[in-house]
Amino acid sequence: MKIATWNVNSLKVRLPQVLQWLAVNPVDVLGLQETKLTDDKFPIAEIEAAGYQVVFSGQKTYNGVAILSHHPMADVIKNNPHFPDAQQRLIAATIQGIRVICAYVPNGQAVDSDKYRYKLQWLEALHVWLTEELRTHENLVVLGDYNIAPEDRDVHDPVAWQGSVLVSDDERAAFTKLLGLEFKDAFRLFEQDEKLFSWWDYRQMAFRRNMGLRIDHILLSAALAPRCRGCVIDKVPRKWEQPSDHTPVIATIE
DNA sequence: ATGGCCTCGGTTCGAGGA
Repeated sequence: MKIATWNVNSLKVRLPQVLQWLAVNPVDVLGLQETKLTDDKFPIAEIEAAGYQVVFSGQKTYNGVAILSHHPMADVIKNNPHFPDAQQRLIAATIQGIRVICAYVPNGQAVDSDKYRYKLQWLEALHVWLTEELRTHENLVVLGDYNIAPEDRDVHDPVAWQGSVLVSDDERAAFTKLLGLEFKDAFRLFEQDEKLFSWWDYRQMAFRRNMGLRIDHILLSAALAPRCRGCVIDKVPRKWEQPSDHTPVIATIE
């Protein structure tokens, strides 16, 4: 079973690329973030025509998440029951005995901003919810755009980024606290080349210069991690015309 | 270098992203 995550930065703009990518990479499950569509505008027909079922939770202009699946989805939940939130950043579904949570973690904008405090509160509430979900779902995948580069090796220039949003100590501590629930970062279960990233700024020719961050992650619960056979970042869509600034991450589960 | 780019809403620019 292949499970992937991709922040598409507007599904309206990126739908052709999502369909193109799925045609070449027919993963079983694909979590999308930043769909930026209200639910009435979601392209259900196009996605179903590609052979996928889909559930989604969106809003105007910002945020928005979706799960595409080759298999039936059950027990769909939108948002964190422990964190009332006008922003649509979470959707969960059970697929083939695996609970999948698709998350778009807040960006945080700048350390010491209100958005940064919201990000930390949001992550704390996520920890509470995941603790609860693990009691009923031993096989749990939490995938998405975490907006956190967990370690310096996930940052193209750790000195330049030191202390800033996406890499700050408090954000990394929140990520580590999630791992404390015995989640494994699927990417780090395997030997990887250096300087592999999932996001590159649109500016400064950052992609061409590989000035990126690894901020999109697939976390696997303790029961699921031993079943993971690989985790890769697919840079190909980032090279396409009018790309998302993020590129897909794919985990293979036996 | 007080930035550069992209998307959206909606209007000719600001907000937000990361």
